Amino acid sequence: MTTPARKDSCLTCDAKHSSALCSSPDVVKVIDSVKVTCHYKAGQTIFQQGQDPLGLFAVQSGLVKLEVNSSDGHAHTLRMLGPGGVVGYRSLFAHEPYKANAIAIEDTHLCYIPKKELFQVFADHPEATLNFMQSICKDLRFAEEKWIDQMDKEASERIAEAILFLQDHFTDQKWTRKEIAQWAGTTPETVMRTLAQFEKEGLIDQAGRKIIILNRTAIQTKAAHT
Amino acid sequence: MTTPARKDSCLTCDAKHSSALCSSPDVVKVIDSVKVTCHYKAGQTIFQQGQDPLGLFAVQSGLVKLEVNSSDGHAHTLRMLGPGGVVGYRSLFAHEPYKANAIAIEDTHLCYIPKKELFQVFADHPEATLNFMQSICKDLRFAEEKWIDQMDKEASERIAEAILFLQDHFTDQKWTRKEIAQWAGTTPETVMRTLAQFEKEGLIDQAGRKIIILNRTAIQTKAAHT
DNA sequence: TTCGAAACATGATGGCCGTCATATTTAAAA
DNA sequence: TTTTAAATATGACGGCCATCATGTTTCGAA
Repeated sequence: MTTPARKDSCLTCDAKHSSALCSSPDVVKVIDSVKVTCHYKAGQTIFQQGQDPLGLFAVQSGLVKLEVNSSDGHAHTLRMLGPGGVVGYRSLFAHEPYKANAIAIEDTHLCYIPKKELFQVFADHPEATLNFMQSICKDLRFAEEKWIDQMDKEASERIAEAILFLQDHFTDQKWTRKEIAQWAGTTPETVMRTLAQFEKEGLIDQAGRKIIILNRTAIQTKAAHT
Repeated sequence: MTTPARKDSCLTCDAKHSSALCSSPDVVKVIDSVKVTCHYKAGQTIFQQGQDPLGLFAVQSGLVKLEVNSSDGHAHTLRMLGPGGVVGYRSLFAHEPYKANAIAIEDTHLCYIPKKELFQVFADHPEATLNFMQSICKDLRFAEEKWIDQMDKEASERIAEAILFLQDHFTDQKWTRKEIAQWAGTTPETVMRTLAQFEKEGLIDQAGRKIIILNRTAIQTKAAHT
């Protein structure tokens, strides 16, 4: 934690409505009393692979990227989390050191819930545990689906899919070619060429670093693999 | 279920010691009373994508493959489960239809626990829920790691990794080139050529369909990417 | 035991796309 | 404002490996 902890109230937090953690008013009340809020500037690291998880992070506002660095130096984005997203739960529950790096993409406010207090919440609220488990299962689905997609689809299809996903989930966010590449499992050069091609076909418009989708249906068709 | 349900006792079941489901003697006792055992012959389908999960399967003996068919007709093996493994939990907990097919690779005995009874177990035994959650998190790790591996590594490296993994986890099991290919994310032809190459280098020996690893260290080096 | 499908085996071909190189533009920091 | 690193942009090259084709062998089922 790089900035002094602050105290915001869960009661006025919008993100709770979409968070797997804040499943009921009762749970929110408890979490409100045990959480610590903290702030990260764009680019700052929240945790790194190898460290031991001591608690769990919930995104209040901002954007967090979970990425791994593979042996050959390439970085891959595993998950991208906006308000309501939970970060660092996998390693915590698996009782392992972190296997990925969590990085704030933009200025981000997080809630930190210490391990001990979190497990107490689960012990007192079994339904919260099941609710969280459902969320984990969806993440597992997401991972397995993206895995298969990236194996089977061509780069242009993955890039089409990427800009659709990023657009839908993080409206108005600007992405570098590198970030899109790490999300789509390819290189910045290939993203470049593909986006240029999409633009030539009249499917998108590139206003600086912002991508405007002109023909959503066509992009979806491209993303769907033939 | 294709064969009449049988009743085996959990008390004499060896698989329980390695199962995420059977976390304590108390839980085992309850599961023993609510489970139904059933048998699948090699090649038989346990469930298919699109169906609604009504319960959960635990492998008592045998081998089960979880695979998805991607849009272009290719099949990918997501997970492989021996005794103690749990199948069908992801869709069940996510409240979704199955996204993958579960197939018995060899003659397999399964325990089936109906949805309602399973959730009752979790309600009565919070610690069993957390234990199961840990197992799911490990599966998530496995999926994300394999995903990155398959993106970054060359076919020969993935094949080296595959034969090590399959050998270590399912000793004495024989694998077809196709099964190895679907596990490693490549084609039977590439598996062929690569195994022939490994054999020429004296790293393995192919006695019919059984692969004998002669130089484990060398294979591990190959699997590790450069 | 016979038969047919599936698995094994190997060669030839071609295209996708990662890599490297280089120039320009943007944006952030000093 | 100046400076400098990062991002954008484009071209050339080449290798990995999927695909197709064809023949042989194995193995399970009738």
